[in-house]
Amino acid sequence: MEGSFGGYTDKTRVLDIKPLRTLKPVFPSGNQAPPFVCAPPLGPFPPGFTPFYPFSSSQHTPDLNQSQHQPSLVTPLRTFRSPPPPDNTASNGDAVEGSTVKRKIQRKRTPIAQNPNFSSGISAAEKENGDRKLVMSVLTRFDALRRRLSQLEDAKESVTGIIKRPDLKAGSTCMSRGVRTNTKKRTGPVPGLEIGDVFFFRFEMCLIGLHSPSMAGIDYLVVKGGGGEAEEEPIATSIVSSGYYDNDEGNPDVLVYTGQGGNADKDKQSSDQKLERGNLALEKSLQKNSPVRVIRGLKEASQSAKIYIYDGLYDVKESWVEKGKSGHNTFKYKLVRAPGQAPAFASWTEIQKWKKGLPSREGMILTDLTSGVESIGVSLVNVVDAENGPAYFTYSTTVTSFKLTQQPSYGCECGGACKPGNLNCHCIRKNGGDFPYSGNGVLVSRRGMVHECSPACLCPGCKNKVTQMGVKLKLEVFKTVNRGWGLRSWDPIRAGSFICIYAGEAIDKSQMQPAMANDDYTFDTTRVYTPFKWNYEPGLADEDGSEEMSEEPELPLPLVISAKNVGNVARFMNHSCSPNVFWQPVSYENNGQLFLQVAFFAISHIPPMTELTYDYGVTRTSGAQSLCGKKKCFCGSEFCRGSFG
DNA sequence: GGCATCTCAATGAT
DNA sequence: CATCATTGAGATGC
Repeated sequence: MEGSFGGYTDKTRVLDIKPLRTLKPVFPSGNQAPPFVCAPPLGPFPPGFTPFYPFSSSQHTPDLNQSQHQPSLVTPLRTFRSPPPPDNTASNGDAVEGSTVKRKIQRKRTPIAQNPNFSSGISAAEKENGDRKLVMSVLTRFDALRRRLSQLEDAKESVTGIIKRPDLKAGSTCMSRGVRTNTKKRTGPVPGLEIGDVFFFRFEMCLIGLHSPSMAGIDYLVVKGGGGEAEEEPIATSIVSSGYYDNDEGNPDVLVYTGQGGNADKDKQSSDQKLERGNLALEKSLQKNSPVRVIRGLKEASQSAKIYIYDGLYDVKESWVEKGKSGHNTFKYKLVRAPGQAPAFASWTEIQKWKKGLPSREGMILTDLTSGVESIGVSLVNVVDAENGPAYFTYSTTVTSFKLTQQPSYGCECGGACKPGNLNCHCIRKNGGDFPYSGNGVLVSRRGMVHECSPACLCPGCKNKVTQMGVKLKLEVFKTVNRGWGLRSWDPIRAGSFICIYAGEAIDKSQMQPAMANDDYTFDTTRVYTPFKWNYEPGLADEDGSEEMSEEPELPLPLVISAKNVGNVARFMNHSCSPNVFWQPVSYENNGQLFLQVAFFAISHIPPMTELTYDYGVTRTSGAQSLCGKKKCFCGSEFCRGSFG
């Protein structure tokens, strides 16, 4: 029933191609030699992400019968701690569909209704000690659920007074269902965590064992004293610096941290901080020279989002007591970053300076290679060799549209923003009743096609036009060591964020000229792409009765885009077998034309200055094993296939 | 539109 | 096993 929504399946509707617009020529800007710089770039940030297939064993929520005869490498766990509440769904006498009010009250008492068929697929050992793959998998599963809960929340009629915290709901669900790792507390490094990793929610750090308290800023471990049983003392494992107070303008490797407690309570009474709990733990860490993980909480001026950067290990060097604003005693701890660690927070502060232009980015060849076509300039940088830019091309943010020969399209007539579930809205209906993006423009789920609202739609301020609004990130084209030019971002990128489309000259593959087939600047949607799971698991979110949705791209025609002569930043994105970006078909109609886009979104949170890569896929003709016509892959991933193309 | 204020949260230690 | 201490992030208000 949903299959008929698209309406593009009839290929005869689409015929000729319209000429390009918004063209602007681009460099070479001149013959000035690029600055010769021997120093390595500020990075590298941690290498890319490993692929993960957390749900590879089953496509659907397993039922009990299946799990019997489906051998799994991982012993399925009983992930529920408590039996399902007696009077929740089981009581047949009561109405199955209680009012929403009733449901809310019930959910308060029993936060997570357990689905006995659900298994996190994470073994007891893996829960205690994780690795990179697990960490990434847990983060992806959490965020997929969070986005889905957010989407469901957005769909509800707004009820005043109800606090929406999809992050807490998703986090709590993952916690109770065993979608977590590194539960064994420890000082020092955490397996699978890399310095420079970024987070957008406190709960993410709880789930992967970086910092377990959901609110408190100091995490600590209680160690038994050597001999006596009663002898227990805390030692700090990690702290989250909120970044609100003194960020010590000068040295990014030094942090002065305020102890906990003493804050105003309900009656607005402040008090002296006491040397207990976290404060005592930090004191002990100082005495014992025990390293403390530091997570820097940052608030960017440009983006309103707060982020957290894992900045590695610090040592507590000093502690003292100070009178706080209210005149009460507060503890202060001076922490100094252990030497020899890859820069993370320091890079971030450096990037903030580049944004202000003081000092300017080293190795900068052009501040904006798009010559103003993109609203945010794309810098061109080389700190590797003497090459002063890629070959000439014309910068354009658009892709050729296709002319619709039948059924001139009409925009929706929503008046305000399009509402999820409103099947009177053409655009929502095409998306199967969903609003594809959450309020801040993050893609909720991968799907065969995302249908955006068009300029003709009567929905002012509608958020369903994400890819039409252009690039919102500060991007940089840079020379890589062994893979030519590449693309990366100065800004941290949240999972699901739109990055850019693949702009260029689009054609139907049946009209493709042979020369395009193996061109470095061709995007061919008909290639074979490694499938992967990104969306939420319906079995994890209890009250959600939705079906598993296909994540595979579905296009109305075999689209091929050439960016050889005309293109945007996407043409610089390199291949990786462990990519951090995926492509998603997006379309909208306007003035009898079909705009068919290949849009790129972040798979996971991406730290600043990490190269952006996607899976180039494999041509259908070149067999899986054949290396004929393929390019050697330098992605460096642990899971590298060795070649691509 | 951005900033300040208000509110309700989940967890682990006790 | 219940209570407590902790502070984020969304909503609301200005």
